[in-house]
Amino acid sequence: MVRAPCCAKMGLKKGPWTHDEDLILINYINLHGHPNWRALPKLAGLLRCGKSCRLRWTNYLNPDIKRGNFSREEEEMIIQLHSAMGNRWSAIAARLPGRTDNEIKNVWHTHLKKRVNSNSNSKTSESKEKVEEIKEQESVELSPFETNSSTRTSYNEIDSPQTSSTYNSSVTTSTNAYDENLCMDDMDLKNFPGIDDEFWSEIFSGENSGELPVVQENIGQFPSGCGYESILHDDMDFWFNVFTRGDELKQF
DNA sequence: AACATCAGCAACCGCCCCCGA
DNA sequence: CTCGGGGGCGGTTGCTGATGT
Repeated sequence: MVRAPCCAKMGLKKGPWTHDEDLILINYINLHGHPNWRALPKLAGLLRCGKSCRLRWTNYLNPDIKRGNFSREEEEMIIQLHSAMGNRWSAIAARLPGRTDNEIKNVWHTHLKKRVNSNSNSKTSESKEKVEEIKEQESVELSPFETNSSTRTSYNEIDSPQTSSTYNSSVTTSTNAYDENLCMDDMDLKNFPGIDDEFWSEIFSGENSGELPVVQENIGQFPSGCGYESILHDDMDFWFNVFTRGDELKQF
């Protein structure tokens, strides 16, 4: 069975995400969670495939993500985990709070692989011990019913609760909580520590004011409290219109 | 200053697994 | 039990900025 690529639909945008798209995605997920990634872009008014949205969220927009350079400790951790687990990036990411599998994969290929290769001959007994320790932990964590070929999912379920996927699932499962309880306190920018201040300042500064009229006009109302939700619904209407009009245009 | 090369990283692609109908 | 949809994972690509010539 061969499934068509998720972006095979004509008219879906590919490539780098814009600030506007990021904002739409963040707004939508904060309001509704992401119970269904495939349906999300259409509901949110994005001309993207669901997969692309999921990737953008988990690798970049998720507030749990710690951005910036990897510390020496983190790098050492990755090296040790990699020697114990191999290329199981999601499993490695699960042990590094705030880091995504994609990010770790990139760091590995760009920095750490070379370093490990150059140090491969001079591996200390200490580091070997740590690798063995991790391997041991692995075998303990895996349930007795699971073999070494256990699925990725089962591994991740056992793994650290601090992962970004945990956040994702909490958003997904607590959609109602978001809908019912969302107010400015929840939407405080402090809840997005992982995203650069620059990112927010660019969005909120009015730099895109011409492109995002509705959003920009209402930004100033955020501190007033729970009016935010209705504002965002208005935004959704706006973008939904954009999207549906886009559909109309495609017919020509 | 202009061009070439390299490095870093965001994003895409295709495959696999899980789960519900 | 089977099938298909959805989500997740790892590998790879390609763009962009930095550095070297």
